[in-house]
Amino acid sequence: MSKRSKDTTQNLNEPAKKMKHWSLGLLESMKDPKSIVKQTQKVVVIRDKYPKARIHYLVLPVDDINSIYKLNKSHISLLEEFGKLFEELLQEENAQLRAGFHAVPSMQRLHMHIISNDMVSPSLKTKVHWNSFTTSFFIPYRDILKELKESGSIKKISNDIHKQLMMTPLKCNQCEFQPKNMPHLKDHLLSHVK
DNA sequence: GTTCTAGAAC
DNA sequence: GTTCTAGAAC
Repeated sequence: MSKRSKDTTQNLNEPAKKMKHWSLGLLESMKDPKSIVKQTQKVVVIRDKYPKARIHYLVLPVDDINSIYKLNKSHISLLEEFGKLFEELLQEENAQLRAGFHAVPSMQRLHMHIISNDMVSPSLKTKVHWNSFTTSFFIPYRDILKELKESGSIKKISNDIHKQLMMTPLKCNQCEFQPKNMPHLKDHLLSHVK
């Protein structure tokens, strides 16, 4: 077997698991009762399958809206419902939570992250994970709502800016500490936990 | 988005 | 020698 090829020979007894493309995974999670936290006529709240903090939810529309870049003024009330669900969770959870969107999402279906500030989680592994939530790559809910109301659409960031944000040196989100690498950052984050 | 792992960094 | 990161995945 060559070094990078995974052995794909499986139990031939089992039916072949036809993997849908990974970017469609949220559509599956939205339908999975085990992952659903809240549900209204237009919105579903699920637990992130790979949480990057102790609390990490996703808020998604039932309607087929791919991303923030498909939003227009007709979606303002939908987004305001996102905000209502955020406020509900703020009251329910004993933690500081932020709500926002990634500037360049990887997964299909519009999704708003609701995530706690601790950033303590086994699924937080890479610099890209970190910078996706702690740089301006993470666009706060309020900013998206404001831009939608003022411009009627959301402007994309350039590939250069995207690249630069991902290359941002590691820095703690709760103090000025600049860790050498991810393991050091993760150790440090534990020191902020009550 | 995750997993895996070669090769860089230490 | 071990830890850590970064790029391929058909």
